[in-house]
Amino acid sequence: MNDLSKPTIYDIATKAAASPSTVSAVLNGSWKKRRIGAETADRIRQVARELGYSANIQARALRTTKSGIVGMILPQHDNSFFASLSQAFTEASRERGAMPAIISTRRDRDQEVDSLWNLIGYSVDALMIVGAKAHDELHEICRDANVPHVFVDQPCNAAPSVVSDNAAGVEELTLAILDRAGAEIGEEIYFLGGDSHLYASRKRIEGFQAALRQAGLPAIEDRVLACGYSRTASFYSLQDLYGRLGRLPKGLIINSMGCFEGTLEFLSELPEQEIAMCHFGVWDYDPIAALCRISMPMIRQKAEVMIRKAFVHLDARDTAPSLTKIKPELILPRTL
Amino acid sequence: MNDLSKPTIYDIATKAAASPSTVSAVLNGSWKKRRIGAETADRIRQVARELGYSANIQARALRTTKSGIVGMILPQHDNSFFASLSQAFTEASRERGAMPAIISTRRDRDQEVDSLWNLIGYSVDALMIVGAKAHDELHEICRDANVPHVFVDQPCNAAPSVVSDNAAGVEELTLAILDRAGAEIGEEIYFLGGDSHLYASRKRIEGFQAALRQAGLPAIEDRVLACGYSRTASFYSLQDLYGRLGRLPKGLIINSMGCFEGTLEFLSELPEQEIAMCHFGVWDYDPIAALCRISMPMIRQKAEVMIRKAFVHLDARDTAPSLTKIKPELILPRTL
DNA sequence: CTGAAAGCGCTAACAA
DNA sequence: TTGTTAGCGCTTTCAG
Repeated sequence: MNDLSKPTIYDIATKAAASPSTVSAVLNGSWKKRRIGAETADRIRQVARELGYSANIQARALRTTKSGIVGMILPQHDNSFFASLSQAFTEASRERGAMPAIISTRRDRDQEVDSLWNLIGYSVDALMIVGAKAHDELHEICRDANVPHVFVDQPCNAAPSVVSDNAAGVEELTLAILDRAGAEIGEEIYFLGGDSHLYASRKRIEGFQAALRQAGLPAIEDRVLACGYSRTASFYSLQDLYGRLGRLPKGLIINSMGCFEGTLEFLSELPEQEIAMCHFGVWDYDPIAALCRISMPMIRQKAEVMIRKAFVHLDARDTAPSLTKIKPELILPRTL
Repeated sequence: MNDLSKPTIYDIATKAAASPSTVSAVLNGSWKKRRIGAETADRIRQVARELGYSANIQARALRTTKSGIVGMILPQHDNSFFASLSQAFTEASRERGAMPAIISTRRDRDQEVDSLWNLIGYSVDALMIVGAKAHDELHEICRDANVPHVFVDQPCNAAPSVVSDNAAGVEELTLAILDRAGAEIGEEIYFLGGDSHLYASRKRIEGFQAALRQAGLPAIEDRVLACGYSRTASFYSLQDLYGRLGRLPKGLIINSMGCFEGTLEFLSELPEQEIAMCHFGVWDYDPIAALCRISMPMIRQKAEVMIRKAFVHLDARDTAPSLTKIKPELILPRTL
């Protein structure tokens, strides 16, 4: 064994006076069938520990055509819903003894397809596809490559899919608002945000309209402001509505945290009592979006700068100790 | 070539009437040195496309001892700072043509070590270790296994590390508070949250005290409430302080969003004018933590349930189309 | 300019 | 109960 490289089963075999196959059997738990002597097994495990052995999974994968990798393709990490999915996925993978490979693809078709091919190159054992744009194409590639796969959030109608019950959720939310607001709300309730080309948005809008119907209100089309998921779009959309009405509506269902940010941004310019006249409901949960009307400075750490710096070290094969400090940014409040 | 399994360079070689080595050279860009005929190259690429070829990266890795995988070990995905790191890491990996493997380990020593061995088994080319508890041990393992690695957030003093400038950041934050509050604040400013066993917390506390010193205030020890990073701990810690003072302090620096949640939770029981008497500052940024004092219901999608369901499909090797809907949870506001 | 052949570390028949 | 051996798909000398 070369000092620089990892020990192999052959190294162990020689040191433990056994054969490679015995070592292999002992070390990968597949030794039920082989009925190996307890002493031999112990001896082998002992040597393995001494040598700091860990199996070369690539080699095993090549042999068995099972990589032990489970993949997940998702739009972004920095979104609390997707982040929860990643977290849960990682834990589930661990329970199964598999290694998670989570790739975010920015809702970009090409990145989705590229990443999929990449994962196939690694012979992923299974794949979870979250919120994908190119769902059909991804499905076909998986099918042809024989990769078990399942869609989450954005379903594919040619494969197993798991989604939130968007319609029922929004319906319940809308009814709760109507209930709290009472008769005063009249017909003046709006739905803000989302993209009607996307499955989830469409379903949520359906739920919104179902609730109106159920409350005996007319499902007027222009009560839906599907301006997209971005913060700025919903800011302007709400601003526009405010302009048309001359004030806030009586009720507002907001589709996603991003849109809620835009909403808050717009509200921040309004007097308290005006805000109190409107009943809000939001799709998506955020612990901070609780009671918070405090003006304060905040610190934002520079994630990308730090990563960039870190990669410089990796690229340079740096091995010497060092400590790079990145100054975080001070974000002052709108002096209000 | 077996219909069920991926095509290999041998399949291409036969179809293109060339040798495996030529195919290999053409397909992996290493054909500068080989001076291959343009027609042969084209022919090979053509066949490869027809067959839907994608290289078996495991095999290549076995041969070259370079897996193309870059690993990242981090505490959790569902935290906005870590999520930003993951996102940035993924993008940086893509630029380098590498495949990111991001493993979250819940700040658990054993999980950290396990995951590291796992990654080593996959012959990771490089590793980024974020916020690790067992930093020294991880470093030693990496060193012995010859894996280039770098620490982020929690430094290791025996390897390259990148961290935020915790002290400078908190110092600036604290001074901003003192500045805004003016003389009235007296000595009544507190630091809430964090774990003084952790590098980052210690540095932030240092920054806090440096600011006090600079402002000519005594750095009284018990102004630091290092109750940990959890929401509930900071809730109780603040509750306790409130009890002792009979009211809120004049200034409060809050160490992390989790602690800010606890703070908000406590504040929600206080009258508006009391809250207005205290000046707040928070380490970590959250867009929602802007101006928000609206009581409203919210929807929380059931991430774990969905993942569990999805894995049932994977486990069962399901391939038939289906659509499982998981009802999200309606979270009603504290009726206030 | 191209092909033959060895071998990366492991598993799984098949022998012994 | 254990050892021998033939590959998994790819890269890479070394010959042609």
